Amino acid sequence: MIDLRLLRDNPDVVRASQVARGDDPALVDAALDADARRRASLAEFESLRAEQKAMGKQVAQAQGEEKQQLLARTKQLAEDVKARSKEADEAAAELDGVLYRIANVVEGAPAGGEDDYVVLKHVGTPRDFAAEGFEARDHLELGEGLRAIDTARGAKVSGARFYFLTGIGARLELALLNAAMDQAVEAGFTPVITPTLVKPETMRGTGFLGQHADEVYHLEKDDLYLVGTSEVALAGYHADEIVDLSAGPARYAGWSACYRREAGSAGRDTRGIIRVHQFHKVEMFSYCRPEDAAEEHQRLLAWEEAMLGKVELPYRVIDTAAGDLGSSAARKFDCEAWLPTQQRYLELTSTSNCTTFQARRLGVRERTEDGSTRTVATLNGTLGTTRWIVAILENHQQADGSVRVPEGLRPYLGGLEVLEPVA
RNA sequence: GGAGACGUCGCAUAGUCAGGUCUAGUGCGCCACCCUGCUAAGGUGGUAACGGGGCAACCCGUUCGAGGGUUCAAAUCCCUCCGUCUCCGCCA
Repeated sequence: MIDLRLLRDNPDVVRASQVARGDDPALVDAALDADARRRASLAEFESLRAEQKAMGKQVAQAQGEEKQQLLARTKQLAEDVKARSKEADEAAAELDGVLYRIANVVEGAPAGGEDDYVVLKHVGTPRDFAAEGFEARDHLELGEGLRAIDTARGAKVSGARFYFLTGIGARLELALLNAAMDQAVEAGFTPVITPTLVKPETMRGTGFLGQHADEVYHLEKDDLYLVGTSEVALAGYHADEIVDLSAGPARYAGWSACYRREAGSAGRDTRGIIRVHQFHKVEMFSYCRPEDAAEEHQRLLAWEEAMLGKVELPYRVIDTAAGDLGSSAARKFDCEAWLPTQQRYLELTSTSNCTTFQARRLGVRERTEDGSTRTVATLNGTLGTTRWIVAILENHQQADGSVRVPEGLRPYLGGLEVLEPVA
């Protein structure tokens, strides 16, 4: 949720942000209007309520005839209070409804849509398989040869976009995620294994029930949502709390299964495990002071790049355009690894600066020096996912279908240097 | 799954049976000041969040797990839900 005060004081900033995202700037005026009406009805309710409370005391002290007269008057007053209260509640609900539809204010992201990202840099060089004298196999072919990935049985058991990781495939995922977890712990993150089912208010607070609501699995019987990332649980972790950030940002590394319906992506990335309904992820999550958020964002990006360095992948970093940001994000950097068989870049990490947007909805605050409270900023970033296996297999494959293990992962695979195809 | 107890302003607790004097008492902790040549002890005052109004001091409202209801009036009575604990059952 955006800051209501910002909306009142600088509506143009919010309008401009809406335009940059390709969202409706008129929502700003709808919110301002609803806010004005809410405040008016609230003031009426409050003065009536104050009167009612004052008369309540008189009633308590009065006797006999006088009491009867007072009761007659307070009855009418009670009705009025009830009516005004309802009005004020409705106005507040209306304001809330509009506010929830306004996305976070963009900060520094390029204007435009999905294709208007800015490439910040390239790291590493894609291999030239033609020069090496063989044609690159795609990750599924490699994975099947290694007996590491089994999508046929995934489909048999659970349907399309499900898979089994078997043998070295299972070990490779564990190695990758353990390496990510270890790096996070070394950097001072608190490792956390999170719930993957969350309550509606938690899911709503993180902003995933906006335009991406279709992406989220919902268990109707229990009214619980399956998370698409541990970011959801980690954002909710300190909900309605006053956190102490005096010693610096509070950093958590979440490990969880992630569930995504992939609604609307029918036909895209249908082969292999690029786009699946369930995967695992290690996610960095940081609570920090609003003025430190941009700097923290750069740190998260640097940690992502450090991890990509450990698995020795060529990648580029992009600054996502405003129209392609999630509703909670003010800015987002993605790291995309080169995918040889598709001659394109594939998103492996994504780090978002949500400024105070998530924390405001979730009620995460800090104590300031003057004793008051204020909303903190939240940020998140990927440190490893199942999808990384795709890029690792393709980029480190050898002519015979074996795959070289990047040095950063060897300690997690008992020193294994090469993954060999199973005859 | 069954039975019971409980959920109060950082922590602990009073208040709930008999609705109004609760603008929620007390202890601990914390903060400021006083006293004390240091420390300990003592004294005084202050110690929630959110929202509305005001330049401000301040005033008003909301919140006693959450949401409904009864009533002129709810921490207190009724209903629903959530959570914690104890016992029983069942199952890893």
